[in-house]
Amino acid sequence: MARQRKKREARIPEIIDGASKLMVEKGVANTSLADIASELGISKGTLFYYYPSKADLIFDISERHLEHMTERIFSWIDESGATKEPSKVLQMAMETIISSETRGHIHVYLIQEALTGNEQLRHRFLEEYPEWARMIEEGLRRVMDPDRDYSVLARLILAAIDGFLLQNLLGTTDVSLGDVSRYLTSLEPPVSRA
Amino acid sequence: MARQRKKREARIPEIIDGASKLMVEKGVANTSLADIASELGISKGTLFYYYPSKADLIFDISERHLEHMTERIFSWIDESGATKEPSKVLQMAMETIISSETRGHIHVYLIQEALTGNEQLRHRFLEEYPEWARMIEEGLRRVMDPDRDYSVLARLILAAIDGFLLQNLLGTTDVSLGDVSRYLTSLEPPVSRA
Amino acid sequence: MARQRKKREARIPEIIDGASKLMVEKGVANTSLADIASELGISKGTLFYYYPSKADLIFDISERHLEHMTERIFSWIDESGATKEPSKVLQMAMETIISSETRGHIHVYLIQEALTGNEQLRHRFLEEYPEWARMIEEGLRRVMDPDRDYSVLARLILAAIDGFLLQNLLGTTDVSLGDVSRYLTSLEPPVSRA
Amino acid sequence: MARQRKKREARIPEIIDGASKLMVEKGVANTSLADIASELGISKGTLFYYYPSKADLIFDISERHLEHMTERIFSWIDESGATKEPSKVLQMAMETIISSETRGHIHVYLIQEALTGNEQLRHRFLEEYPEWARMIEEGLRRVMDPDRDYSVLARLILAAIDGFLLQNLLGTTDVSLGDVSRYLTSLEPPVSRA
DNA sequence: GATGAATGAGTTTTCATTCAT
DNA sequence: AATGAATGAAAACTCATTCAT
Repeated sequence: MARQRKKREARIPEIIDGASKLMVEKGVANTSLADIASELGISKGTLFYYYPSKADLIFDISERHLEHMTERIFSWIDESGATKEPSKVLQMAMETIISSETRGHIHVYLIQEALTGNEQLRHRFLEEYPEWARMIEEGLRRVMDPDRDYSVLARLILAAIDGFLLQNLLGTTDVSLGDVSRYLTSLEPPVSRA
Repeated sequence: MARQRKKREARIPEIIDGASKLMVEKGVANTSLADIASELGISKGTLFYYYPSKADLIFDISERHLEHMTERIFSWIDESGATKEPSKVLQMAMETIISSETRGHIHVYLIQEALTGNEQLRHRFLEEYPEWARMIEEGLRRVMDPDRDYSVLARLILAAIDGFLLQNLLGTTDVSLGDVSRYLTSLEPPVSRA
Repeated sequence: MARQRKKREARIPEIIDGASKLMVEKGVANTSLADIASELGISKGTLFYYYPSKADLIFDISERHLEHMTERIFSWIDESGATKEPSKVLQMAMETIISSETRGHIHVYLIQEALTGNEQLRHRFLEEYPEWARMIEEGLRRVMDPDRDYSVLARLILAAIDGFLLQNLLGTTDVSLGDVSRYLTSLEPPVSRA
Repeated sequence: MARQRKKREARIPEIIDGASKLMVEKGVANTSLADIASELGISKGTLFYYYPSKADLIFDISERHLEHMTERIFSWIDESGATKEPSKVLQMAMETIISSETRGHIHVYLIQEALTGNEQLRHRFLEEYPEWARMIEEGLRRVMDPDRDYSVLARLILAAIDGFLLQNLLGTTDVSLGDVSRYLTSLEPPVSRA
């Protein structure tokens, strides 16, 4: 009834956030456009006004998420320089991604979406993963031995983050990221850098 | 025309396999009962004769998968005893799970299902993960130092397996599980066992 | 509530007829699947059971219509042989097509569908028209001068049929197909046959 | 940004032309107001400023088209007087209507609209057709025998024009309007005029 | 004059489930 | 044991229309 008019710039983030929240709660496939609309107190028609298809909405959420991930890794590298203890630095990184409520969790749901038919999104992830791995490598060299090759470790960290994220979403509580970080940073990688 | 009559015991594994195959190809949520029925060359009605609901089918697939995972870890422990090199043993474990066509991949899709509303399944995973972690710990002690505490490493391996499974499903090709295994087994875990 | 079970062979013609009837009344685009279902007293789900999309239904209606048209022209040729007066024969042909309630009228609506985006259907018509023209030519030679070239006349007759069909659907009442037929058969086409 | 302000008299023809163009491309029913607005580079809101409803826009397009048709037939009659050969005159008339890009083609689409629910438009066509027939009759008497009754021929020509227009829109290429015109003008209509 | 934002009613489509035979 | 037929609820999507600014 009472039409609540907003500017595009105000509405879009609202939609992204509301949709992400629901998708994290119920999964991307189980979140209907009707759910999102009613969560936001708008009509399905309004949703369509901003996103002509569910795929478009997911695309936008994805792009923003991927950017966000990249930014987070970036700022992590920055902060890494200032800190002394490698394991603390790594723990910080993992916790930021794994523990954050909506923002971190959407990651897994977008991967699911990519795995179950969304080819475009799958390719985006395939593009980003190596990039993130490279960035993490760079960060590791800053806090650890700058002459060693951390490419494998970086990949391992990425995989572990995804794995712990899954376990976290499933409800596992008995894993200490601090312990894991200490383990990972006590590795002895080969000296020769690629 | 010629209705292919089979005993219950013959039909059930057929259904499990066909359904698993499709769910791995398209995801659990995107696999309809009609898809499964036509894949098997039977009618939807027949499917319901064996499984009163889609949830029941998924439940059965899950139980068999969980059993399968446990068995695999068991046999891995057995084989571990015979081998000398820890990294080889670990690599073997990871490759078995991550690379296997249907069997391994269904794991991720069942986790997805658990994450997106299937509470029963979620609890089953929550029960199994610590169990698997304990089993992996046991296996690690056999091939590495029997007096050290491998609880954190075991958790890390489990997470890494899930993480690499995801990346593998996304299509990543540039990760060497051999390298990763060598890294993980070069750790220096604390001596005092919990 | 009371499920009315029928065999496929009984249901399909019912759907074709009911759908054709509505499409003639309101046009193809203005006939919704809900309309068709309620006209037939079945659910939308049942309609989907027989035709997985509106396009499939239209395709089936079209194919049956095109066959029907061809058959009618065929039987017209047969009957032509027996009759003496050309104009009567032609009038008969035009009246059969133009005046029949549903069967004839669906023709125009299918052409509309073909004109507004249904490329597959458009090509079907493009295939059939020359074929029909050839058949009509054949029929004309039987009742008129067998040594003359009736290719242009056949095309003209086809066009006139469509044109009068349109006018008939619009509600025109003041055209005598008898008069028109007498005109068309008083032509003097060239002797040399192509 | 820079809102292009125009006078009503400048905007209306623009809308008519743009809308007609799209309706010829996709059919009246398949052309949405959003399509039209974006074709014109204006907003949907602006469209509604000029036409309070889609029906009003179609009405206006129709009126202008009907006028146009009448005008064309008028000028055809005028030109007829100057020419000697009847078949050439007729061919000219048919080609003008059938071959013109937008202007001629909109005719069929408006008939479709009339046939599928637009009663007002249907009545307009019902009014115009006899009028056009009378005009064509008049034209025929000028170039052919002024004492004969061309009422049936005029109706036939009108029907043939619609029929060939349909075939032309479907993509038929193998009909020569010259041949057809020669046929139609070689008729021997009755001497007694109604 | 012009527009961006919002809406609701209606459309096609999907699919797990039921059940008479 | 097996199945074809039927269903209803819910999903995504379309679009003419309204209206505050």
